[in-house]
Amino acid sequence: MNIEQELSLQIDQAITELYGENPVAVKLEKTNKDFEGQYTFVVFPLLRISKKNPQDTAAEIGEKLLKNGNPVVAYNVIKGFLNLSISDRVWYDLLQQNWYNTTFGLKNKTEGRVMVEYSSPNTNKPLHLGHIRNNLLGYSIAEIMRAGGHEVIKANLINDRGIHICKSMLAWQLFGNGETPESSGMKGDHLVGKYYVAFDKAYKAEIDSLVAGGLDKEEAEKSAPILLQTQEMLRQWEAGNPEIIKLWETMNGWVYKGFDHTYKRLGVDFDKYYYESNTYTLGKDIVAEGLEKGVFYRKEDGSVWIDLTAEGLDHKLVLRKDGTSVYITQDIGTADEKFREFGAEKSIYVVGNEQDYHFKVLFLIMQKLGRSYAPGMYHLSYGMVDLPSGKMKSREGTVVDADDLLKEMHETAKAKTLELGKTEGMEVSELNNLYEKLGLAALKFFILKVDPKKRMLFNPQESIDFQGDTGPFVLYTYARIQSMLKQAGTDWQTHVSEIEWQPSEKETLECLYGFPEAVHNACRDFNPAIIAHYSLELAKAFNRLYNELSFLKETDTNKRAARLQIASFTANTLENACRLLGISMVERM
RNA sequence: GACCCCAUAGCUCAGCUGGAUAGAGCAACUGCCUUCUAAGCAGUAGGUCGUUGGUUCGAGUCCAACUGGGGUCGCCA
Repeated sequence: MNIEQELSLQIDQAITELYGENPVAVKLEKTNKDFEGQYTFVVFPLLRISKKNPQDTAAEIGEKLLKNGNPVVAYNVIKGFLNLSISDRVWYDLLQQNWYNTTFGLKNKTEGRVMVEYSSPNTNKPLHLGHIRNNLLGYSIAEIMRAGGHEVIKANLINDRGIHICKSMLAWQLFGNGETPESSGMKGDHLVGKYYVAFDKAYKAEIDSLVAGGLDKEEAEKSAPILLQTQEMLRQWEAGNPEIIKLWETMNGWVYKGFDHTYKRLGVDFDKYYYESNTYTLGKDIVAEGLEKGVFYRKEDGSVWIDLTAEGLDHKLVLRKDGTSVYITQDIGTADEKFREFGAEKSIYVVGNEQDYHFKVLFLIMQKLGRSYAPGMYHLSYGMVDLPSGKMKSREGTVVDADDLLKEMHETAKAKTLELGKTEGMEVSELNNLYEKLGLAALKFFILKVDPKKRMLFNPQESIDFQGDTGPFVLYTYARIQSMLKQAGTDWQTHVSEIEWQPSEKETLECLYGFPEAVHNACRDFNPAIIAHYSLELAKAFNRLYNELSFLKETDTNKRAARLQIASFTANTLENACRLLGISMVERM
């Protein structure tokens, strides 16, 4: 039982003894910084049954708790707020039990299987900053679910077919002169992306000349020859034209090689890949099943629909009149497929908020079809990353390219490190490793500290910070501890006797105590930002302690050992928190 | 037009699901390195929590309307 539970129980008993039946669940809060105590109980809701003023009510309860003696050692009352001070013993026990614990706050596998689908790129262009947000969120939420005791399967559903893929292919055929990643020295995904942009340019030029020839714009957009060519290419691709398929395989191969490189550098990975070229036929049999069950209905033209007006939504097409699938048909089929293969009780889709409606519909459909896993489906909907100029558009080349940004972060980290000049004697490979980790930490933290559902602004003119509430700040705190522990010998790794804590020590221990709860909340809300903010709080608390009290120079050996144990405990916990964010530590910086 | 998100310091963000005097970081200003890593610490200044009502002991938080920003309403994915 943790402290909150113990306190709640005691308060509940006190209320029952004083006033009879307690009608409301006890809710504890953390005491504000300006007041004495660690936990606060608000008594206003009790006034009706206590029939006394707030002060007296709070005092009566406080008195009862104090008499219990454990864990409350003092209380004070301000208006209707009962502030409780917890025994130093609690923090002492916490430290004794966990200063060496490298898995503090991480649960064992007890919670069932979860699938996290994220990344889901198109194979016609390289990854950009929007994809980075998706990948970092997906990876982090997978780690967080794992820390919450779940077994996690990471999946990537690759969008490798469709008209947009044909655009890159056609442009390459028309303008490419046989160019390959090898011949051009370009990364495969960038090469293919180049032709996606080239297509758009050619397409717009054709539209312009058609409009100049007297066609109206809408007409021109539909009848541009290059567009008709891509549509023909798609038909041939689907008909199995071996030449087209070969081209598709070749160009997709280039893209995958490029993606692998970027994924690796970002530090994300997957247990399972799905390809839309394989899954796009799935779901048709389920549509038939739904027709039989009366979940769907067929129109005269043969198309199949679902009526969601009772749920406040609209009618939605699930199968075209020619019997071919649409986007949601595939997702229906893939959901079943995933469950058949992995039996995950929860399935998290990390997809941008522009698809909120789509997933609302999808989950409703699976529910109406009676799928047991439907209640466990969750759309982790995140906001777009905007530039000061507005939305990023690959076609128009107004994107922050993922590879460019990663490179830039590395360079900035390098410049910053050299400026500070604290890395004397480090090998070149070691240094490069350090720059890379620092750059990634800055980038990942920058993105993950923001609530996923909020859209965020990225200004390429201003580089991402390395000071203040940042990844490097957390790494710095860790490196500082490591440096200290390296000089500390081993005699502190022993049993310390109970001591009276200084305020900054107590604050750090309190903060450490909160890590399991932070993990729990992050898990509950599917929100890595909770972990990011936690790690900042812990790092700040420790740095305050570091500046206020001595560690290595403390002459009282018992205090010295206790403090170094706090340092070790903090380092372990920072490392665990960072792991949940996909950030790896540095021993020196 | 309908529906869904968002709005807190000059900027970027917190605010633990209704509690005390709304908090951090950046930018600005002031201190602290002959002492365990100054990518740090302490401090000053900066706010009508978009607006107006409502709910109650209490509202940044819940409800309604409005304003502004974004998104979705394809037999595209």
